[in-house]
Amino acid sequence: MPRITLPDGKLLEFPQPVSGRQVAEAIGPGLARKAIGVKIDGAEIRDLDRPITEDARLTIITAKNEDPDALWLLRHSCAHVLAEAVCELFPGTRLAYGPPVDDGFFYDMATPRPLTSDDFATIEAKMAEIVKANRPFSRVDYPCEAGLARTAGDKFKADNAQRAIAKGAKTISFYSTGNPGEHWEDLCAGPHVPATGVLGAHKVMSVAGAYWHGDQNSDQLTRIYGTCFADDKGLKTYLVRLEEAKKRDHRKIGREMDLFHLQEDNPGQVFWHPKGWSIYRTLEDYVRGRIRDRGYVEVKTPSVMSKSLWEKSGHWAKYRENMFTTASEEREFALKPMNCPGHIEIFKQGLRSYRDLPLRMAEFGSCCRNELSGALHGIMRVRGFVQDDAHIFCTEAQIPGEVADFCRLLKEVYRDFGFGDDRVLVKFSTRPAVRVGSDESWDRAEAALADACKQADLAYEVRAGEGAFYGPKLEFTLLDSLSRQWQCGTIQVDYQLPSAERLDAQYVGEDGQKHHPVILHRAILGSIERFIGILIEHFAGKFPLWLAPEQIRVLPITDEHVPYARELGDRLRRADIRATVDENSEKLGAKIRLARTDRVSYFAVVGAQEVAERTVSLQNQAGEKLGSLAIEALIERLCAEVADKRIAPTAAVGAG
RNA sequence: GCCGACGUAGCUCAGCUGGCCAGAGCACCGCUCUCGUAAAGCGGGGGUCGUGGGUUCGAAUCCCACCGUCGGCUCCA
Repeated sequence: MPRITLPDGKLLEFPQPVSGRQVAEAIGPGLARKAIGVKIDGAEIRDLDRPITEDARLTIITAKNEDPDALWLLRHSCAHVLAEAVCELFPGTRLAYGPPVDDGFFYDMATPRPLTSDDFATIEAKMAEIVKANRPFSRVDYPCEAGLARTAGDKFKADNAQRAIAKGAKTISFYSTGNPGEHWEDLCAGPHVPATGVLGAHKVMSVAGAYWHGDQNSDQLTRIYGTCFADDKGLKTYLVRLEEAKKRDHRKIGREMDLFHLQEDNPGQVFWHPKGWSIYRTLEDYVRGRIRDRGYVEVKTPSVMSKSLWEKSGHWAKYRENMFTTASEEREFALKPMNCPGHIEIFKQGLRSYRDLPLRMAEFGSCCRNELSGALHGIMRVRGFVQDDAHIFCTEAQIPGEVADFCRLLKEVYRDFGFGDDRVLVKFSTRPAVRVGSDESWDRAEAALADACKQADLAYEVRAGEGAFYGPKLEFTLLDSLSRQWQCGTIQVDYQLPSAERLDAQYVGEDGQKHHPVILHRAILGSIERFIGILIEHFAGKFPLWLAPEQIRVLPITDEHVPYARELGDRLRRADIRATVDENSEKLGAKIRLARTDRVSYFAVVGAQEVAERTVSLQNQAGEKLGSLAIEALIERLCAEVADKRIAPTAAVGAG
C-alpha cells in the first residue's frame, strides 16, 4: 500500500491506492482546493484524480506562475479549451497536435476556412464560456485496440494513437472537458488540471501555418498560439514583457538611432550607417585585442573561391543549397559561406612542423549564406555577415588545453558585455549515431570538452547525439535582459576537414612523419551582425560607454557658446572620445530631449558660466545630473569608464 | 521555400463600402527668437499609394501575378 513522502520529508501511509487529491486533503483542505496535479518522484506529472499505487515521493502542484510544472499543466489543458472552442465555432475542424511550449501552447488543426486574428475575439469568448462552466477534465482509458478504433477515420489522431502504441503506450486515453460521451473529447496522454475553471488567465496570441509533423510535403495545418497563466497578474506581466521586447526590437532601435538599414532590393544584407559601424568596429577591435593576447594570428581569405575547393571541402555536396554561386570564363565559383577551407589553404602553404602547433588562425570573415527568405530577420538572421571566426590547428593531445583556454577567453569576453556566468548556458553535443572517426578519438574529444567546461567553471547540459558527424561541440547561449536565449559562441572538434579525404592538411611530427592536425572551429560572438542585434535588444539601445556610438554630446545654450562647444568637441575627440556638438538653434530643453531620445550616453551643457569657468555641466542618459566638471576631469572620467567597460546597473535589468 | 497577415512622405499612421487636386503629427528646409536641464513661433518643400498587369467612364481603394516585410513552419499523443 502506498507510502507517500512529501517534500518536507513527512511520510503518509494509506491502506489502499490514493489519488493526489486525497493526499492533498490529508495535508489540508486549502491545499486540496488549490491543487491542480501532482508530481511523482520528481519526474512524472499526474492528474490529481488518478490513482497512485506505488510508494512515491510526491509534490502537490498548485497553480503558481513561478512553477514551470504548474504552467505546463495549465497550458496543456488550455490547449484543449482552445481546441474545443474552435471545434464548436467551426464545425468540421480536425485536430492534429496541441502541446504546451515555452511561453504558452499551440494547437495545430485543419479548419474548414483559414482563421485570422479577426477570429480571436470570438474564440476567446467561447473559451471564456468553457472556463466559466468549470467542467471537469475526465480521463477514460481504453485498451490500445479499442482506443485506436475510436480514432478511426481521423487521419491525425489515428496517426498519433499509432505512434503512441509504437512507443509502448499500454492504453490509449481520451480526455473530455466534462462528462465522457456527453461533452467534447480529445485523444490525449494528459495530464490535465482537474477542471476548466482554473484556466481563466488565457489569451489567444497568434495564428500561423504549420505542417503535420513539420513536414513540408505533408498536410498544411493552421496553428493557433495561445498562452495561459495561473492568474491575470501572471498573464499581464507576460504581456508587458512582450511589449517591452517590442520596444527593444533592434529593427526599431536601429532605425531610431540611425545605426543601419536594410532595403528591399538586397534582402538579408545590412547597410551600416556611421553610428552602427562605430559599434561594429568597436566590437571587432575589442575581439582583435583579446585574441591577440591569446596568441592568435589574423588572416584574410578571399570571398569568392572556386567550385573545386568547395568540392574538396565537402561543402558543394552538403551545403550547396545555402551557397551563392557565380561563374566566370566557364569556371564556377561560390561566395564563401564559411572560412575554414580558406584557413586550411593558408595552413597548407609551405611545410608545417609540429613546432608550429597549436596554430590559432583568426579572421573577421565575411560570409554569405543564402538563407531561406522566410528565415530572414532584421540583422539577426541575414545573408551577408561577419564571423569572429578562428581555427585552431593542433594535435589531439593539445585539444584539452586549447578548449580550456578558449572557454576562459569566452567567459572574459561575455563578462565585458555584461553577461556573467549566470547569463551563460552551455550545451555540450555528443557523438551522433552517424559519425566518422574511432570511438577512442570521440572519447578523448568529448572528455576534453567536458573537462574544459569544468576548468572554466561553466555548468553545461548534455545534448546526447547532437554533435556534428565529424566531432563533438560546445555551444554557448546568452540570456539577455528579458531572459531570452541567444546562441552565440561555439567550439567544435573536427578530424574530418584536415584529413586526406578532404583538404589534406599536414604537418611534420617529432617523428619526422607527416600527420594530419585536428582543427577546432570556434567563435565567441558568432556573427557580428547578430551580436549587435542582441546587444541592442539587451541594452534597449542604451549601450555601455565603451560601445556607445555617441559617447557624449555637447549642448551649447546659445550660438554665443558654440565656439567653446566646438573646442570642447575637438578636445574630447583627440582623447578618443566619440563626441558631437549640437549646433542647432533650439532651446536647451529641446536639445536635451533629443540627446536623451537619441540614447547618447552623456551630454554636456555649456553656457555663459561654463565658458567662463572652462567647465561643463554633465548629465547622463538616465537623466541624472552629475554636476559641474572641468574639461580635464571630464576626459579622465569618460576614459576611465571606457577602460573599465563599466555596465550601468540599470542597463541589464529591464522588465525581465 | 511553404502558410497567414501586411506594404500610403525619412518615421508613425489616417484615407481603402471605387469619385472633390492623397492627409496629419514628427523629421527636413527657410525666417524670427539667443533662450539654463525632456518639444519656441510662423512659413515651405516632399508621395508613380511596393512593382507589373487587369476590371471600370474613373483605382491608394476591387481582382491577378511578382517583390519585400512581419509572424510561424515540433518542444512527437
